[in-house]
Amino acid sequence: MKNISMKHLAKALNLSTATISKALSDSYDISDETKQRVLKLARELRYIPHAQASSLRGKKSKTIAMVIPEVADSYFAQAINGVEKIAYADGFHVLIYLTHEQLEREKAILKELLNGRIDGLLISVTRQSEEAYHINELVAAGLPVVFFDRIFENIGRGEVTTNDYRASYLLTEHLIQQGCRNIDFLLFSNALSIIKTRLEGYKQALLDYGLIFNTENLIVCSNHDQENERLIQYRLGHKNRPDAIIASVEKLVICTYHACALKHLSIPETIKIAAFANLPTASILQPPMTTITQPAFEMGQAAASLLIKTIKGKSVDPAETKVIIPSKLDLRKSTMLYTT
Amino acid sequence: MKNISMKHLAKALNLSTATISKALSDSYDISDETKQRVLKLARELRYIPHAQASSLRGKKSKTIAMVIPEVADSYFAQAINGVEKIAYADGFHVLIYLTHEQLEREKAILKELLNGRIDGLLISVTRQSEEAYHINELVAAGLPVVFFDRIFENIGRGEVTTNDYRASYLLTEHLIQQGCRNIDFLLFSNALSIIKTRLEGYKQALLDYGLIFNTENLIVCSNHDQENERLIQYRLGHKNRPDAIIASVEKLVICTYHACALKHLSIPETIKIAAFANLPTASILQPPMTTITQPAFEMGQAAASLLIKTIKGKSVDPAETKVIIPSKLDLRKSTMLYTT
DNA sequence: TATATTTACTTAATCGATTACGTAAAGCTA
DNA sequence: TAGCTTTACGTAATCGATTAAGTAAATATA
Repeated sequence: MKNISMKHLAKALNLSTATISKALSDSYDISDETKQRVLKLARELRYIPHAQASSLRGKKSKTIAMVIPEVADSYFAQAINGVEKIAYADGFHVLIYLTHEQLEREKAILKELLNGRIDGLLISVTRQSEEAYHINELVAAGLPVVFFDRIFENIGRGEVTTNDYRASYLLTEHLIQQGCRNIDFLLFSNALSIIKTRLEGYKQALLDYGLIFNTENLIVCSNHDQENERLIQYRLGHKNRPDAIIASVEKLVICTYHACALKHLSIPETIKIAAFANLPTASILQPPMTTITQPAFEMGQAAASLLIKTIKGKSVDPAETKVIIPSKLDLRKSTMLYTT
Repeated sequence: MKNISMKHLAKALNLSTATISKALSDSYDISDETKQRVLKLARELRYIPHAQASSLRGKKSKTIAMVIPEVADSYFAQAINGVEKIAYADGFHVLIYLTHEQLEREKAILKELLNGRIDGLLISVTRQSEEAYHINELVAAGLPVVFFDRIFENIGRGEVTTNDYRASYLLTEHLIQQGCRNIDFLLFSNALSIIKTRLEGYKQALLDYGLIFNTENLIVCSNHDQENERLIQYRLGHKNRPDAIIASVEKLVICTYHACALKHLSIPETIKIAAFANLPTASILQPPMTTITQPAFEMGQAAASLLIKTIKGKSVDPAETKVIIPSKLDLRKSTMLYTT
C-alpha cells in the first residue's frame, strides 16, 4: 500500500508540498499555470489524498458512527439505508456498531469512539440502557450526538422519533372498533422510552373506550424466541384469553403467529394480531398483518441530516432538533372484523 | 473536542512523549515505577489514544469496509451481523457502503477507499458489475480484498460463497418430485455469478429428470416491484403457465405471492413457490414458503475472518481462501404435493 | 581503577496534509 | 529610481503517536 503522496508530486514538479496542497485546494496564491500542472500530474499518478493525515491535521474525520441494537431487524436495516444516503451525499463515511441489546457492549463501544475516529454519533440505545452516563461523557467532550427511535431525552444535540403514542392509540382504537375487548400487549422491558410510550397510548385508548387495563394483559418477553412462544401459548390457553394481541416489537411477531397456529386459534376470527413492524412481508403473511409501519428510512435520513448539520457547525434552530415523523397504520386482514 | 494527548501526560509527569508512548505500550526500557505513574495518570485523565494519529504513523487503520448492494435485504443484514461480530472481537471497525446495485456508485465508493482509511475490503458486487477493473485497482495497490456471495473469481485474497449450484439443483429436484413439470425461474440480470450458478443447477436438474428447459421459463425482472408483478401476472395468464416458480432472489418473493393472489392461483395446489431467501417470516407466510436459506451470518463471519487474517499478514493456506458454506433447503408448505 | 554494559530515559525524525508566516522577484507608483 | 504592493512560491510548525538513535548515569566486569 505505497500510495502517491504530495511529496511525490512535489518532487516530480520541483515544488514544495505546500504549493501542491494549495494548488489542489485551488488556493488564490498559486498561479493558474502551476495549478494546471499539479492537477494534471495528480490525475496521471492517481493521487488520492490520505484520509488519516487530513483528519489529523484538520481535526475532522468525515466519519460518523451509527450505534444500534441489531441489524437483522427491518427497522434498523431501513434506518441504515436512510443514514447512508444522507451521509454519502455529504461525503461522510458511516461506521456501524451493534450492541446486541447489551448495555455493557454499548458502553465499551462508546468508550472507543472518543478517539477522534468520528465527528458525530447516531445512536438508538439498548433495551438495557436506563441511565445515560456513558453517553453524557461523549456529549460533555463535545461530540455531537443525535438519538433516533430509542432516545434519552434532552441529552444530545437532537432526537428523531415517531409518534408512537398516537400510533399506538389509533391501533388500539381500531382493534376496539373491530370488537376486541381483551387486548394483550407484548413487550420486552418497559425501561425503553418508546415501549413506554406505546404502552401509554394503548392504555389511554382502553380508558377512553371504557375498557379496563389488566396487568394480565401485559406479556413481558425475553430474548429467547422459544420461551416467548411458550409464554404466549400459555396465555392463549388461559380461561381469560385475549381476543387481540399487539406486539410492540417486530421481533415478537413470529412467535405470536406460531403460538396462535399451535393453539389452533385462527386469525382474525378468534384472535386479532397487530404489530409495530417494518416487515416487507407483512402483506403476504398468513393472514396479512396489520402493522404500524415506522418511517425507518425517513428517520435515518432525518437523524443523519441533523447530525451533519450540527457537525458542520451550522446553527440549528432549536425547534429542528426534535424531529417527529409519523408512523403509518397499515390495516390488513389480521385485525379485520370477522362477519359470517 | 480537546482530548488528552500524550503531550499532556508528558508535561504533567515531566517526561517526554516518547516515554509515555513506551510506558503505555509496556516497553521493556521503561522502569516499572514510571510505567505505573503513567498508567495511573492516563486512567485518571481518561487518556484515549488518538486513532488517526496512530493510523498515520502505524500505516494501519484497524478499519475494514463492507461494500454491499443494499441493506434492507435479510441476507445482507445478517451478513453484516457476522462481519461485525468478528471485526469487533478483533478490534476492527466496520464501515458500511451501499451501492444500491449501481455500478457507478460502486466505482465511486471504491475510488475513495484507497486513501488509507481502511486496511481491507469486503465486497459483494452489484448486479451491474461485469468487469472487475475498478476492483483490480485496489488489489493492485495491495489492499486485501475478500469477496462474499457475489464474487469475481480469482481476483482478491479470498472468496466466501455458498453451494448455490447444488442447492438450486436440490430445490428443482424437490419440485419435480412434487409433480412439477413446468418450472419458471425468476431472476434479475444473469451477469451475476451466483444467479448464473443457480440457473445452471436448475437447468441440470431439469435435464437429469428429462424435462425440457424452455426460454419461456426464464422471467427476467427489473428493479421495479410493480413491473415485476405485472410481468409475473402476465406469465401466469399464459396458456402454458408454470406449475412452479423459483425466485432466485429474495426481493422477488413478494411480487410473486402478490401475482399469484391476484390471479387467484392457490399455493401449493395450483402452483408451487420457492425462493432463495433469508426471510425470518418464511414460516408464517401464506402459505409458509420453501426456501433455500443461505448461511448469511456464517458467510459474514467467514469473510471477515479471512480478511482480518490476511490483513494481519498471517500466511493463509491457499485452500482456505475459497470458503464454501452450504445453504439449507427448508421445505415448507408452498411446495408440498397437494393430495386430495 | 578503567572500561564495558545496562538502565532509563530524551531527541528528533516520521507518517501526510495543512497553514501561518516568510521572502524573492516582478510590477507599480510618484 | 526609491519605495511600495502584488504575485507566487518556500519554510517550518502542526496535528498525535511511534520509534530509531543518542546519552547520561548507574552498575558490572576485568
